[in-house]
Formats: sequence, structure tokens, C-alpha cells
Amino acid sequence: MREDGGRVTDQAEQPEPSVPELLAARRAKLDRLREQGVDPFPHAFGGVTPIGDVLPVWDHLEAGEETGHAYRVAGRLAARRGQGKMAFLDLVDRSGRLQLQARVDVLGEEPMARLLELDLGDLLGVDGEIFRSRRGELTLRVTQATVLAKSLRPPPDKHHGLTDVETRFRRRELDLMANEDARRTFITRARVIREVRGYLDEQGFIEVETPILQPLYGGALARPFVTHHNALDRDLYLRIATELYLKRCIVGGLERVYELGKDFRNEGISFKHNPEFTMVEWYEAYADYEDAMARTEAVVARVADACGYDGELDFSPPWKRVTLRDAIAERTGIDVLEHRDQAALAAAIAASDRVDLPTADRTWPQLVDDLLSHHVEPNVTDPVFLIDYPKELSPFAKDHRSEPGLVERFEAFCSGMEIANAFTELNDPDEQRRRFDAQARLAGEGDEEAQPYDEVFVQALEQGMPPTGGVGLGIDRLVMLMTGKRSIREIVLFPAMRD
RNA sequence: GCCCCUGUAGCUCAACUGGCAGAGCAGCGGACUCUUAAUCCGAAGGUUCCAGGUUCGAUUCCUGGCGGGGGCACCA
Repeated sequence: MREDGGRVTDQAEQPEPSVPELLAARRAKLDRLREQGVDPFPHAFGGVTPIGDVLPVWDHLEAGEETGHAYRVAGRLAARRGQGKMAFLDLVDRSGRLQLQARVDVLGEEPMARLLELDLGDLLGVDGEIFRSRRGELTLRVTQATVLAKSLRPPPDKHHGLTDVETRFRRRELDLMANEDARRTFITRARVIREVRGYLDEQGFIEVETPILQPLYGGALARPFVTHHNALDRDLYLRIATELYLKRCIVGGLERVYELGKDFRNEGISFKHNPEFTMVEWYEAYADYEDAMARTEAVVARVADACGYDGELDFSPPWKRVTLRDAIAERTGIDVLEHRDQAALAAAIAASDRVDLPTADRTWPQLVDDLLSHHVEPNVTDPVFLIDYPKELSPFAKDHRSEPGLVERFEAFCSGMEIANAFTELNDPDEQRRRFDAQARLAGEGDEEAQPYDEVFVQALEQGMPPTGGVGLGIDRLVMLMTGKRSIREIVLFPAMRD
């Protein structure tokens, strides 16, 4: 379905049918239903049993065996076999697929004809009795069929489904309709979110909602989306993180808070990046990053268990803990803390035959991050905590209690991806001011990801924030791990696409 | 932003070295009371993403554009 310039048509444009004969046939049937006095779009259909609830009850039924047991089911017509005095049809709902049997001697001539005239893709409600066919298929013998909604466009191929990735992502409804795996993926996604909430709720965390439209963005190193408030005549930013507001909740005494929702980052799209993505952040008073690690392990293990994860990865606690310094040294032979300035580290990288990275125009912390992302991150399989990061990359993390120049921070990696980022939170307001000053200098030097100075946040810290451990856990990436999907587009219902 | 791959019927895919664009499913007409990718008979269905170029002739080769995928860069 393409128009001028190869652009894909969308709903907003004139719906000029590219397959007039296919659409006309469906519209003709719609008209016929109305002529017969049948409402093709009734308002409701009560008392439906999910197909998934029907199937297991009759596992024991022998081929050819009747039950006399009546059910009412509803779903989309997915297949049809036979056109004569008896036909089999497949009905699909969210929970499964059930074969229907339509017999003229049960239904009568006219209802039979109406049922057989339905198109694949039509929504259908059915009453009937369950039995097992001679060939062994659990089947509902239709006694009454009700059109619930006429489908005016052809569904994807009944056997091959829909594989074209562009259509799958742009027209997710077709993907969900055609591919059971897609339906399962998003059911798993909901399960992941439910378990994360369940864990935090049970542990006494309070779910809060903080602004998505923010006068200042902060809490992460990223470029924001900018929007405009007309009445206030000022620009606002879509949040890149919930961090600073959540810490203000901790200052206020809520003690354990979390927020699960969308963040927005104005950066590239890749198999693991979507411009809007879902993150849960939680903050816990009187805790540090060790406590945060324990919670991260616990919640991910719980999610894996609830999802019935049976892949290669081992999520069971405790996860390995490796300092960032050791992880880089193990992979590259370079001790970043032995080369504590840009020139020394650049020289060490140049001298190494295991590392091939450009060092010009890269700061020391950027080089550390390059070593991490090129030589450590891609090689991680089972989940691991990399701990104790250089201060320069972590403007909200508290200085390490024993290692000068480092902060108490961890990132959790799994399957080549970062899934969580956490600190013992910086709660010294004067030190926070110095970190903002440093960020302001970086911004002055053109760093577009530097943090803007947030005076309101610093004043909140001046009120006194208890020692606090905070975690940000990427929900999309967690869902990728649980479903084994390699692209974030598979686990975001409507991923960002060009248009 | 750069590099590589890619775009054919509603869907899934063919089309040799440049030589009349095909099949299955779906849809349409017909047969069929145990099929399950139902089967059988018949007819139909195309701006080969778009615009140029080369050529007697372009789905095929070239250039540009648009869309998609992968990679790099950036990031979580």
C-alpha cells in the first residue's frame, strides 16, 4: 500500500483501497447482513468463557466423545474448512484457538449459510456444545452464532502469518492478530511490570507519579526532547529520568518510593534504544548501593521466575560483583586507575595490542566508558554487577567510602546490555553544587549531555536527605531478556518509526 | 550522520546472463457431513516502492529519492 514517493499510506490519508475487489466483497457481505436484519456491530456479548479456560477441562476426552456441555466463546474467525452441509472453523481469542463445527442439521439452512458467508477476520460470538472430533480435535458444535463485528479488510495470511517487519511494527494490530508469539510477548511484558510492582509494593515502597513535563531535565546524561507550554510561554522538557523528583520525595520523608513509567531521550534508535522507553526507579532511605544490588537481584529473579524463564541465563542471586577497574583490566590488560589522566590512559590504549580505540578528543572518563562499552559490555552473558565507577561520569553518586576518585555506583549488565544503574545517592548539598558546577563547565565546553544546574534540587538536599540507595532498572531490556527478543522493537507495542 | 543489505498480487514467496511477471494462501463462482496449511474444478487478481538513465527491450544494470533491516557512532 504505497503512494507517491514510495511513502506508506497511513490512516490520516484518504483510505483509497488498493484492493478494491477484496474490500468490495466484504462490504457487499456487510450490506447483506444489514438487509437480513442482522446488526453487524452489536454493542456487547456477555457471558463469554476464554478459550484457554475451556481447553484444559476436556483434555481427557476421547476422540468421538460427546459431553453435552455448553459454552459461549468469542473471538476472531481464523480459518474455515469445508463449505457444504458441514464445515469446521477456527476461532481465536487472546487465550487460544478452538475449532468450531457448523452443521446444517443443527443450525438450519439459513443460519448455516450466514455462518459460512462470514469472512476470515470477522469477530464472532458462538454458543455450542463441546465434543472431541473423530480425528481427536476438541471442537464446539455451534448451536448459535452471532456476528460481533464485521471485518472490512483482509487479515494476514492464515498460515504464514505476518513476517514483514515494517508492517509488523507499523500495524501492530495485524501482528497481534496473526502471530501468537507477538501476543505472548506483550502478555509477558505485562507480567514483568506486574512483578516489579508486586515486589516493590510488598517491600513497602510507595508508587508515585512525578512530572513528565519538566522545567529542567536531569538525573541522567542524555539529550532531552523540548516542548512548549503556550499559557506559560516557556519551554519544557520531557523527562530523561525521574531521579531528582524521587529524591525530593525521599527528602519529604516518604522513605521508600518508586516510579514506573516512560522516560524520553532524544538520541539514536537501535536494537536496544527507543526514544521513549520504560524505566522503574526506586529510592530507599537508610540504604546504600549494596542494598540496591540485593534488591535488583531479587526483583529480576522474581520476574524471571514469574515469567517461567527457561533460557540460558542464570538470574538467581547472588550475581557476580566485579569492580569496573578489574572488569576492564581482565578484558584489556589496562588498569584505568593506574592511568588516571587522559594522556596516560590514551598512551596505555595506544600501547595495547588488545585494544583498538580512537583516543583523540576523548576525555578520561569517556575513554573509560569506551573500554567498558567495547570490551566488557558485549562479552557479558549472565547478569553481573560492575561496581565503583569514576566520579567524573556520575554527578549524583556519593563518593566511595574507601576508594578516592570513585563513587559508590553499580551498573548491572546482562546478555551484552546494561539493564540497571544505581548509586549510594549523593546527599551532601555542597558536594552536589560542586558536581553541578563541573557539569556546567562541561556544558560550556559544548557537552550536550551535561546536567543543567538544578537549584531547587540542591535546596531540597539542604533540607537534609537521609542516606539513600537508588536504582534505575530498564523495563524494556528486562522484557527483552525474559522473552529472548533481540530487538527492543519486538517488545514495544508501537516503536518509533520514520514517517 | 556514515557503511552494507533490502523493497514483486491483500499475505508468504518465485522469476537463470537483461527477453511476454508466476505459485500457494486469502478473495470470487462451483462440489463436498470429521476437516485442521482440508481437498477438487473454474475464473479473476500487478504503476514489480518512486523519479530519471543505459538499452531494440529493465523486476533484473546505473544514478538519485523514499521506506525497512543490520552495522558504526551516540546512548540506557
